Amino acid sequence: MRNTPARRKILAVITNSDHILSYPEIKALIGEICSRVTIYRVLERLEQEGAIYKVAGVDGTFRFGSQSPKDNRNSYIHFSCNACRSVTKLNEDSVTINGPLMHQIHFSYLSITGLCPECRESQKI
Amino acid sequence: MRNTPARRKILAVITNSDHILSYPEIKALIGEICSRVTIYRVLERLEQEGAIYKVAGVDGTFRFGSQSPKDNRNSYIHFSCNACRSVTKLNEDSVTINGPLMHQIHFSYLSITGLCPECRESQKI
DNA sequence: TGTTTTATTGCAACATTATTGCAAAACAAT
DNA sequence: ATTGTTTTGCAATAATGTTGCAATAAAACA
Repeated sequence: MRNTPARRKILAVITNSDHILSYPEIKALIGEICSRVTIYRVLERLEQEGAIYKVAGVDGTFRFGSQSPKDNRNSYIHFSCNACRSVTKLNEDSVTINGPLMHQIHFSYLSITGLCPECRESQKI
Repeated sequence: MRNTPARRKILAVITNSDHILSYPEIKALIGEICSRVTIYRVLERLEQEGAIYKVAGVDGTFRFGSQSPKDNRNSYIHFSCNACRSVTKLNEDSVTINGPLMHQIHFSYLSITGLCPECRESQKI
């Protein structure tokens, strides 16, 4: 595990962002310091280390957010804007379905991933 | 809006499924009745009609589920299995975070889409 | 029922996002 | 400095989804 310039820069922009970043956003933020492929590979390594997490946005492309490797959080709340496509992190307190909302909700999607009863039974993973 | 064989069959398999379907699943279920492109185009039309809805799964590929065009539901609960990749529809009662779960939760992701305050203000959509 | 109109389909090509093989380069340790 | 290993870049490939255009088929109507 080497602390290369690409790794440092990519982790920095993800850590310092207030929202989870898409590949194009990361590329724009780090500048021309490495190739396209390297970005993807660094992201893959950072995810395996547990330094970042990866989720699919509403448009089907992946977003990357920072997390502490020690922090085994397994739940995240994000707001995706249908207009500007930004994805913002929210804390639990900011979600009040029936309260007065600053956000206008078009669609909400709660995706819980893990093992379904059958797969849990057969311990495939 | 024409009721073609492809449209009938595709809508039927989505309507009769207990989980939201990926493109490969739809293709397998309808058989060799039409081309790859037609499936995508029928899905696009059905979504515009409001007969089905489309969401990105955890792997970034889209899933399609049936809904009534009159039914303006804006919230869905799905369970994605990390092992078999199936996505199952859940009703509200089946989600009890701290209760005894049949499902083993690895990761949950609540994505709320719509308009963020800035975009709502400028009425971009 | 035959004709017309228009939506739909198929083909081929293209677009986007992401991944892989492999040799070269960079890093870390001795 | 030399060695061993990780990381990078290039080029190619994969997977998923989209588009242009001519041919076809559904619906409407005479």
